[in-house]
Amino acid sequence: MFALNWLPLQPLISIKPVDFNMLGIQQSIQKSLQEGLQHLFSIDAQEIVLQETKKEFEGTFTFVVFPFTKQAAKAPAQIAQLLGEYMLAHNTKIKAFQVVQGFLNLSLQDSVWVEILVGINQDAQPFALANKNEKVLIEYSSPNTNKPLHLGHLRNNFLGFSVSQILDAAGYEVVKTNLVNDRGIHICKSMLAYQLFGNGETPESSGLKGDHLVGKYYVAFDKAYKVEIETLVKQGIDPEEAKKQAPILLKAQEMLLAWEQNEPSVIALWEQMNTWVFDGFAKSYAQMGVSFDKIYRESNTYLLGKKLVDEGIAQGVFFRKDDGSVWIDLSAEGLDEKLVLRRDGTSVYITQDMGTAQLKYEDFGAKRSVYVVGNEQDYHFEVLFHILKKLNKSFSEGNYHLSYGMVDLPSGKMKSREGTVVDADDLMAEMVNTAQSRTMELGKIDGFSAEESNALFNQLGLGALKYFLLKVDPKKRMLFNPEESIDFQGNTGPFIQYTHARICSMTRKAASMGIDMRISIGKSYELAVTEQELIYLLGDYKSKIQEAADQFAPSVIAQYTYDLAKQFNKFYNELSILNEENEDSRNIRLNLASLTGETIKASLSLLGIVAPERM
RNA sequence: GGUUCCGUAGCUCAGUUGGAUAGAGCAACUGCCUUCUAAGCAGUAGGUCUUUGGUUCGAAUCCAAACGGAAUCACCA
Repeated sequence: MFALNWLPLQPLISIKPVDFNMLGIQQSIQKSLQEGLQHLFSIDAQEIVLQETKKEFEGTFTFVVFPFTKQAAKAPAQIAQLLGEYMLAHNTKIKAFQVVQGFLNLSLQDSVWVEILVGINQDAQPFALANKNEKVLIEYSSPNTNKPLHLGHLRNNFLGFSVSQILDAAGYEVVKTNLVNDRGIHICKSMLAYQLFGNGETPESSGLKGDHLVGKYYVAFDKAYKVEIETLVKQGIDPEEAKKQAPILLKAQEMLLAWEQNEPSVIALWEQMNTWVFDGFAKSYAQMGVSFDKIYRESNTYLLGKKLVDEGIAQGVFFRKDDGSVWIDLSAEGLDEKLVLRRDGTSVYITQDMGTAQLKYEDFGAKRSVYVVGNEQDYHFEVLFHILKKLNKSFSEGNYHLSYGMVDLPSGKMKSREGTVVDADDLMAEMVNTAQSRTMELGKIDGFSAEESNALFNQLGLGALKYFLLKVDPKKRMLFNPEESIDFQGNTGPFIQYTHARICSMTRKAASMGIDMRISIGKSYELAVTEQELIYLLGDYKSKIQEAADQFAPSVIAQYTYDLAKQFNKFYNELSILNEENEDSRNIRLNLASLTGETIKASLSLLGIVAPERM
């Protein structure tokens, strides 16, 4: 096993790895090519790049010879031909070669494929990389306690959870944290509206989930606020001024002050509403299937960071202006001056984030930290990371902002105050309903208990939703059209889940038939191209984990899993498995199917998706 | 205006450490269930990879400019 670091995999002998389990084979081929170039053309090639052969051509690996035409002083096709002959003569893994223009396509011996398959079978840990003995903190979710979760939070939570799973599989020790924004003027707005219009309503009395109840009053505040602004404007007050003077806003500001001074009645209301919201969030998280090792609350952390400001001033990193406010000059980094402490000595956003970073380091001692936060905060995190570096913090080098794009609706951006949001709970429920009706239509739940069917509907509905949100490159903004339901066919979660269930069905049957699916080592098998391609993908799994971990990109795993399921279904359609008469072929195909099922299950779990055994 | 990100089929997205005829899914159309789950498979059709210029044997990919979209540039969080 290779020592893997945080940085992209460093090639051992200036060779580009395409694959993990096949790395040895590749290196052997690259070495032969290097020798061939030396022997035939006296070319000392520093770097041998192998790529996957395109589907429409025969072969597994392709070597491009164009770059060597000048040095070899021969036509590309001729170089490829000579190299191919050399390879065939000098490397026993090569079965055949084909030359297309300047491309040398190499095919592997069947025994090599069997060797790979046996290797995976014998791997004690086929679905995870070796322990890296390194801790990584990941912060995600970060909800506000004044409103329920929406579609954007779903992307955040699924991303955060999936990246945690991926890093865990890549051998890191992962600590999942959630920093809840439970204080501030926006929280006071919903508190105030509740006080004014709530009439003592509770989740129990209203039948509303706690977070939805609180969210209702956040909207109510905004409505009342707008009415007041309008009234003021009619009285001839300037609109901008009216926004500042609306009585209800002033009252909310008063409330924030009272909260900061720990006024018992305000604190009691705040705690009451917080309890409701947290209770609601807990239900949403359970339905999403995400979890946290530690939840931090801003009400506990917002005063942190001032000590770091003092440290920074002492170190000369920060400077104090005449009015007493404290700043950092980041113009050398291409940024501006940034405030880190107000003139009245209170913290700002960045101050508390500095403090929280320190606190998390004290709690867990992790030098790596991933923040899953929307891309509207790119600038903020750039500044934060610069500051931590300048403060010379030991945990300052391993910070990464996993910045993801917004989820847009066809009508544009979601705005919670204007009610144009897709609610997370509603959407999940709708997906589960759709899964239910789809499944019923297909008549797939014969012999299921009510409990089993409900579990399946949940797995499929959430699977479709998670896959939909995770298959897209995180940094891109994406479009969600509520009018068009999320598909259950094609490049979707349920398609992959279906493939898994199909395989399970087959292995159950094989077990009842008493078939031994072990591969006899030393026996020679003839393999179809479909089988080779499937083995290639299976052998690629670990390198995909590494790739996804390096890039913090669940989309890499999603794409891989889809390709694997697609390839399996092709294989399944083309070749008989249980009905195959040749016992050796039957056994190796069954082995291949079973391994595919396990790999699908493992990779779906990296996306937080459950792989049902029947559907 | 400065900075950053994005622009690929009608729609949603892959592909971007330079390589062959740019790939999937959805939607449309055609086949395949008296043999292992048809939520499947095979196929048809759909592209000036926003535009222009450059780098080179070779560019969706690298560079420059333009156009279009988004985010951000608060003593808010």
